[in-house]
Amino acid sequence: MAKAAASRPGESHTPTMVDVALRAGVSTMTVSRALKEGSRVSKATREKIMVAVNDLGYVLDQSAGSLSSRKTGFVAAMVPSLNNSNFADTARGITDELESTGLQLLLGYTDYTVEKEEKLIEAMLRRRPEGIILTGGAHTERARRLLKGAGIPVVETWELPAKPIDQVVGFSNEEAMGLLVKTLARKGYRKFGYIGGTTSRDTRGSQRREGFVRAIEELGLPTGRLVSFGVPPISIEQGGQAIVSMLERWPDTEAVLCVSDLSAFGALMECKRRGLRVPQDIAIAGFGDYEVAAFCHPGITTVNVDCFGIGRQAARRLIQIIRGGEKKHEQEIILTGCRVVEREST
Amino acid sequence: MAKAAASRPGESHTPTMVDVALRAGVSTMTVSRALKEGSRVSKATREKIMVAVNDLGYVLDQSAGSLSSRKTGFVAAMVPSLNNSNFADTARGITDELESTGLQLLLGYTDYTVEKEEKLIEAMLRRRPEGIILTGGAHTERARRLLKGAGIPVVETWELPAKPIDQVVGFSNEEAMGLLVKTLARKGYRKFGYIGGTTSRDTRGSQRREGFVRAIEELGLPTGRLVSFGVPPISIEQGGQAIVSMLERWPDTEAVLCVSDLSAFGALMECKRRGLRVPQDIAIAGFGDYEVAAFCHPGITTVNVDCFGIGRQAARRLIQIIRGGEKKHEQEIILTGCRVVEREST
DNA sequence: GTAAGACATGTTATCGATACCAAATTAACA
DNA sequence: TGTTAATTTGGTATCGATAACATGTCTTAC
Repeated sequence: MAKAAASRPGESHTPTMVDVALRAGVSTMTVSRALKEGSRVSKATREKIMVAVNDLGYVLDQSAGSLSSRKTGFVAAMVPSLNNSNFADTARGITDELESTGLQLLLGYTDYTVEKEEKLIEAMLRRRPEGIILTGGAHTERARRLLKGAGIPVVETWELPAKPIDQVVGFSNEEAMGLLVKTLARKGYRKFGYIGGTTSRDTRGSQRREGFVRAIEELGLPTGRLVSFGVPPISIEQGGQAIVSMLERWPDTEAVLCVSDLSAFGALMECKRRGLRVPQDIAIAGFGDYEVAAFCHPGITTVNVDCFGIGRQAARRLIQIIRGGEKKHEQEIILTGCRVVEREST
Repeated sequence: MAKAAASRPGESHTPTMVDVALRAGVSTMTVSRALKEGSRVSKATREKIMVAVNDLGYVLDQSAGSLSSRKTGFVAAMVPSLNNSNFADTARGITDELESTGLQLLLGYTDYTVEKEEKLIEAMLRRRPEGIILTGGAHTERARRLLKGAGIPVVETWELPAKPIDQVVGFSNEEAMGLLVKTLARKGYRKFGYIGGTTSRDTRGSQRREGFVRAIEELGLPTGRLVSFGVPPISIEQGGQAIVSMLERWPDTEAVLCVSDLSAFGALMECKRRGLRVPQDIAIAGFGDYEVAAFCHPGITTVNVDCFGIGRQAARRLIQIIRGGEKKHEQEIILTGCRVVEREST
C-alpha cells in the first residue's frame, strides 16, 4: 500500500491502475474488475471508478494485463498483399468477425514470398497471438515448425492445401478455374488461351493454371496456349502485355482466361485500344470478381469468390477454438463457395 | 534458482527464457542480451544460447519484454478503408519504413467515421503504441483528448488539418483539385461538372469539392453543376449512377471531374455503355491515380498523389521522434507532392 | 435468530521479460 | 608482473495488470 505510485506534483506520468484505485478509494483488483465487463462489481463502486478513470484519462494497459492473464487478445493474419481488394476483403471479414470478441488483429503482408512470411510469422509469434490465419498452403519448413511449436490454432485460407497444418477455410482454385473453362466451352468456344504465371510465389495462380490445363485436356480441346508474366503482384499492366503476346503467337485464339480480373481488365483494355471487339473477336474472362470486372464495359465474365466470407469463417473458427477452450481441437476443413459470373466479355 | 520452471517431463509447456537459460547454463539476463542485437555477449556464449533456443523452439515473448522495458514496439495507424488502393499504398509505406526499425504496425480501418475511429484509437492505446498515424484531421473531441493524454507522437496524414494535433504529412486536397480545374480550363473546357459527396465522413472528398467550386468561381465559369452520391466508400458503381444524373440535369456539360478515379472510371464506363465518346462528347477526370485510371481506355486524366510516400514519411517522422527520444518534439508539417497527370479522357 | 449461501471487495503471488548495478573475468599497458 | 581498464556475466527488483484465494457483508430461509 505504501507503494502509491501517485504522481508527485508537477510530474506528469501516464496513470496506472494504482492511481485509479487510490483516487476511487478501492483496490486495484476492484478497478480491474470494473473495467472488465461481465464481472460483478456494485453499481456504486463501478461509478466511482469510472469517474476516477475519466478524471485521470486512464487507459487500460493490455500488455500488462495479458502477461498475467496469459491471454494477449491478439490474432495474427497474413495476406500476400494489402493492395488487392480480394485480400483486403478477407482482412475485413476477419476484423469484422473479431471485433465483437474483443480480439485484435495483427495484420501483415508477405509480398507473395514464403521467406517474408516466415519472418512475419516469427515476428508475430513474439506477440503471442491466440490464433493465426495464413493465406495458402505454401510455407517454409521452419515456418511450419514455428507454428506447430506455438501451440495455437492455425487456419490456412484461400486454398485447399495438400498437407494442411491445422484448420482450412478455402476452395479449390483448380476446380474453380476448370468450372470456368467448362462454362465457356459449353458456349461454343474451342481455342482457349490462358494468361497467368507459374511462379511458386503465387500458388493460387499456379493452381488455377493447372485447373485450366486439366480441363482443356479433359475436353479434348487444343492445348498449349499459355502465356505467363512476371512476378506477383498481378497487375493490370501485365494483363495488357500478356494479351499482346498471346495474339502474336496464337492469333486465332477465341477465348482468353486470366488468373485474375486485374489481368483480364488489362487485356480487355488493350484489345479495345487495338480496335478488337470483345467478345466477337476475342472473349476474355477473369477470376476474383473485382468491382472493376462488374462495371467495366463490357463487363468481364469471372469467378466470384467469397473473399469476405473466407475472412469471417476463418476468424469464426479460430474464435470457436480459442474461446471454446478445446484443448486438442479437431481439424476442420471448411469449403467456401465460388461461382461463375457470366458477363458480356464472353 | 529453485524457481526452475523447467518442464516436468510429459508436460509440454511453451518454453520461457528460464528454460533457455537453464539449458545453456547461463542466467536469463544473458539470454535476454544474446537475443537483442547490439548487446555485448561473447561469441561462445551466444552460440551456446542459440543452440538452446533452437533446441527448445523458443520464441521471445515481447509482451513480457515490453512491460519491463516500457517500450512496446508498436505503432498504430488508422486508414478509412483497407479496400482502397490509395490507402493500402500508404499502409504499405508505413510498414516498409517501420520494418527496418523493428517496430510493428497495428493497423485499423475506420470505415470513414470518426466514431469508429474513436473506438479504434482507444483500443489501440490499450496496447501502448509508441506513436500513432491517422488519416485526415477530423476526430471526435474525446479522441483528441485520448491522444493528447497518451503522450505519444501523432501524425495526421492525407490532408492539412486546420488545427493539427501534432505532426502532419499531407497535401491540400483543395489546391490539388483547383489545379486540375485550371489545367482543364486551359485546354478550353468551360462547363465543368463535379461528382462527389459532401458528407462529413470523407473530409478529403469535401475539400476537393470545395477546391473545385472555388476554382470555378475564380475563373468565372458557370457554377452549380454538382452531383453528390451516397456515403463512402466511394465506388465505381456510384460514379456510373452519378454521371447519369449529371447528364440528365446538365446535358451540355463539357467536362466532369470526380472525387476519385474510381467514380471517374464508373462514369467513363457508363458513358461508353451509352455510346458517348470520351473526351469528344464529354471529358472525364478523376483523382488519386489508381492503376485502373492509367490502363483503362481511354486513360483517365487524374491527380497523382504520393500515397506510398505519405506512409513512408509519416512513419519516418514518428521514428525520428520515438528513437530520437525528443522529449518535447516540435511540430512539423511535411508537404507531399501531387501533380496532374493528363491522359486521353480530357 | 441463526446458519448457509450469494455477492462484493481485498491480499498476495505471480506472469516473462529487462533495467540497473555489482561481481567476475579477461585484456591492456607501464 | 602488477595494476587498471574493458568486457562479460549474474542477482535482484520491477514493469502493470490479473488469478486465486481469503475475507467481509448482506440476504434469505427455516
